[in-house]
Amino acid sequence: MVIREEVEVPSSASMPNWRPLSPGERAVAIAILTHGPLSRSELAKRLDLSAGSLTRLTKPLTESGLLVDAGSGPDEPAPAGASGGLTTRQGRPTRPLDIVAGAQHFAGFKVTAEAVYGVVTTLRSEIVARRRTPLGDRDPEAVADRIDAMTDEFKAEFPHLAGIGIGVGGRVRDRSLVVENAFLDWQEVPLAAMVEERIGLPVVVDNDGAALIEAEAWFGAGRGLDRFAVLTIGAGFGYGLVLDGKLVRTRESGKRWIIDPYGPFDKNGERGTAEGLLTIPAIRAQVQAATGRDMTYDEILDGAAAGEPLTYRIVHQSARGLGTLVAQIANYAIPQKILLAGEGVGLVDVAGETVREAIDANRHPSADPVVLETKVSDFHEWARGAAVLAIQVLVLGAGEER
Amino acid sequence: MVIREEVEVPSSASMPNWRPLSPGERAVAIAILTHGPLSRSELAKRLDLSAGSLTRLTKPLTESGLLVDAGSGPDEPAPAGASGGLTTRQGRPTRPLDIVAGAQHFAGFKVTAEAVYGVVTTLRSEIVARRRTPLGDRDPEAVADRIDAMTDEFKAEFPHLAGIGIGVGGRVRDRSLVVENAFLDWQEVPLAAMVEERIGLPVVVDNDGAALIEAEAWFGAGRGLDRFAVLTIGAGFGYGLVLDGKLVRTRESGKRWIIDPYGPFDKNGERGTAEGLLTIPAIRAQVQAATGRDMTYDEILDGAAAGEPLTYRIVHQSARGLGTLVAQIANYAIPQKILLAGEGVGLVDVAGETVREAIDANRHPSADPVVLETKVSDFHEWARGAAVLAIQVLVLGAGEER
DNA sequence: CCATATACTTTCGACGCGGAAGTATTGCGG
DNA sequence: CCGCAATACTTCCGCGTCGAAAGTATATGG
Repeated sequence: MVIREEVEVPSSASMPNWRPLSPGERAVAIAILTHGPLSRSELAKRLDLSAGSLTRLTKPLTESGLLVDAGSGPDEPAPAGASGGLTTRQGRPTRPLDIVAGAQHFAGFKVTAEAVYGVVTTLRSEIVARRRTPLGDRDPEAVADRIDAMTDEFKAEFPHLAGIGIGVGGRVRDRSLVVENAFLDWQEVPLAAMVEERIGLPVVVDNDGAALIEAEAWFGAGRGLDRFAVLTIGAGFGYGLVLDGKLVRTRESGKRWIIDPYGPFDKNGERGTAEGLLTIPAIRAQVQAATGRDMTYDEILDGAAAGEPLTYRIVHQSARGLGTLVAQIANYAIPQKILLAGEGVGLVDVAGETVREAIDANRHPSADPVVLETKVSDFHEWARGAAVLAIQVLVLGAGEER
Repeated sequence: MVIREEVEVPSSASMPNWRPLSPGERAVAIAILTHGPLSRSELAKRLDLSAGSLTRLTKPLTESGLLVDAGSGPDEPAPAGASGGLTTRQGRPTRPLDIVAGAQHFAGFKVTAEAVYGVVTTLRSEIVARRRTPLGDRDPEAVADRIDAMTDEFKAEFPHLAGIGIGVGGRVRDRSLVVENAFLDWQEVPLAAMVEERIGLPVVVDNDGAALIEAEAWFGAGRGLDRFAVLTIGAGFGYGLVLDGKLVRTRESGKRWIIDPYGPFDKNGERGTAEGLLTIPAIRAQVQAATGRDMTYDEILDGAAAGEPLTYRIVHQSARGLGTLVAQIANYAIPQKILLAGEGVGLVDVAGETVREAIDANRHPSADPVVLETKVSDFHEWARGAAVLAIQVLVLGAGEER
């Protein structure tokens, strides 16, 4: 077995030929990619296909090196060990198929006004390297150069880079053109082409929030769900709705939603918007306005947790707003799960009870309970989201949109 | 036309063999059913199939009598007349296919605490007869008897009844079992089986609001849309979300949603709920509480339109609440269209401007405009919705749910 | 060692589809 | 009036995918 693998496809293991997959093959690849190793019989159940079809579909995938038969491992008698646990059912044991996650790597970048964050991930979207480069010049050419340089560094360590994803704020068209970005002061920047030219690898560009949401929908909290909503709370505020695995595209992402008509004013002079209630800068600004002190977000949360009156009130007002918002999303969009992501979700740890109360107050008592998940995401998580775009588009050819 | 129908397909018109349609045939049938007569080439474009496939799919449908070739009419040269308008393009003219809408009829019933409303519709869901029978006894057996009697009357006029749909309030399981209905004081009533036993025709039972929404999704405002939301306002309040033509099932339909935390109290003691702000009884109760007079809904709207201060304030408060709700649905569920239906949408005629203002106040300025449609529905419209259930389930076999 | 159970493979026939070629029916330009 | 182009539709054929059935592989349990 070992011999066969090493002798038969030495070059194809280092660079599997990603010839376009048929729809059936793609479904198999996505199922294994997002749901870990699966046996053929389990795949048959999930994809609603016959056993025979699965043999047909998986054979070319294993032959091309994209999948490996985990049961045929050279050393460990893995199946015996796995089934020895308590699944000691009768009959021939399953032979799980797995994706060769490490055979290909992908780079993902998140561009902010201050720095470029980069990661390298496997096919499974696990981060295997990360880097941060401060951004002096915000000029598009300078940013493209930075990404080029970081990619070169990554390439030294991971020669099998197969594609690159880039997430930026603002509006992006055709997964390639940055229409406008206020933070960087960009307009109509063909970033994908610029970077592609430098690096010679396929490049996908999209809105950073959209990238994070896609990543969660594919590999994270939204795996396999029909309806999935994501709120991102951090320096800004974002919302995304994923239906049948596809992000619903809109022209705005919720900054000006009014949650509490009598809430605090935001920087645009609106009252009780999601931005004014929930974002980190808004919460810090409220504390500073009341006390004159400039406290960090974590200091404010600590104060609230310790029962310090002012921060407590502000944090819990924010938590009530968040709960109201979550309940309304649950009521109107009816997702199976709602994910809170971003840097500003520490709120839930401190005031989770208040969030729950606000949710319950805005839900019908007999309605299904809201499934809420929280995940703190730093900037490298956002970069990982961008890498997922590259995985989607380049490997599986599933990046069609609009 | 009349002659052809009577002479050409006497037996097959009286009972076309509804043998189960293949998925492809079903797609064709649904497209023609919901989008009127379509030529084969137009169908090919819509369904993304080749011209050859369309010949294959349509042939058995025309042969079985479900579809007719509108171009092959003996008398009128319909195609010439149709293309004579301004579409005088070169080439062989199209020959539109149409469904024989009148060959089959369907009965639909809406059961309220006071009466049973019944309609007969064509395959296209056009109402061709309507009836109302007061309900003395609310006992399930009595209701089933009433429906049986009304169906007999319908049958006398329309012998080709193919199926029956019934809409009731409350929760319904498996399109047959009424789990509970507060107005009728029913619990676990197997209504479908009871009526089926009496009449001998297939019977489908579902929640009345769900039926109305399905009807609008198939034949009304939601035709062909991916994401479609419906609000029903009348004696009660309802909400439904239709994704990819399928209604998202939930256990509640929004009665307790809080729109304005400082709004009026509803009958459950909650403040500013959709029910307390928008329903007809709630608006009438507010007027009566303030004036002591019991005014009808229309009188209140007239008063508001004439500028009478009290009714104006109440109606416009309601309109603001409606606008806020619509905006939030647009923000969170991102439908392509929102339909306002029911008996209580006269509000929009009187205070449409206020509704619009409230929508704009809760939308991002650069967001896509909200597509809003209003449709007054009386109880016979609700019965028509129930008939659509029968059309869906019985003719096209597309009623799978859960 | 054999029965049973489960996993997977092989083989074969059915079916749906697209593409190419052929037919039908119009308008248009000589 | 006669091609000629254009469009609509039909017929035919080959391909690819699928499921069913039969066959093979590998475990457990008596």
